[in-house]
Amino acid sequence: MRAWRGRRQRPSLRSLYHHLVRALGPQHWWPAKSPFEVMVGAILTQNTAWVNVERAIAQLEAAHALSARTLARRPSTAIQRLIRPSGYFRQKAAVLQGFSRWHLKRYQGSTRAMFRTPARRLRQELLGLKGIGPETADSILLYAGRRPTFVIDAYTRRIFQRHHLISGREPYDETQRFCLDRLPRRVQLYNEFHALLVAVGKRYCHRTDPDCASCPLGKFPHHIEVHA
DNA sequence: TGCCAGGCCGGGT
DNA sequence: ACCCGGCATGGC
Repeated sequence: MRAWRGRRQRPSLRSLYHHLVRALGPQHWWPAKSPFEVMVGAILTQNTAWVNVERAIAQLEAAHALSARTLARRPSTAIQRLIRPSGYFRQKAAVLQGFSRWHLKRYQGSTRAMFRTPARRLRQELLGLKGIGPETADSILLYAGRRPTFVIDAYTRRIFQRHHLISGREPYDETQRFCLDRLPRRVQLYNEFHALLVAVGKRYCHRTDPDCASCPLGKFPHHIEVHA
């Protein structure tokens, strides 16, 4: 019988993960046919609903523009037209082309070669590109390159905050460090955890529903009493 | 209808 | 080091 039995406890990161697994099951991320498509999706999904990104990617594919070569060569207005449904289409067209040209020049268009470089350095290179910030860079590293990094997004912050794990005002790298320090270093775990946070977030953890009324993890403030 | 979505940048304090 | 406005489409 532990001393804190019956007291309301803050969940551990692991127990939160296991709750999510039980509530939602495997997420099978990232839905894409190739690592390059993952990277394109990571750029297009910035602050955008995934359903809109799917349309944009489908149109790129139909136009045979889902490769670094074509993206780099086609006129930007053509790219803009194809990715229009994913929003911010002028900016994102420029980002896709900047990324594609870098990918061709720096790695000869080889994803293998790209992910052969050490993750730390590759992350810095990605962050140097216009339109690629920490979340996009980490999504690329984790979901396209299978490197062990943790992706932090708005849902992650909001859910962790509502479970009293963080204040929510920490900078990106600090929130990421919080996760990495508390979880075993496993790509599959990081993959699944982030996917689960997004899945539960988009269903139950909206900005406008601070009570998380129907969340399977319980209402806010949460009181998960399982200690894994 | 207004609010939100798997962010990021540039300028201002 | 923060804080903010801008970017844009489609779903509910």
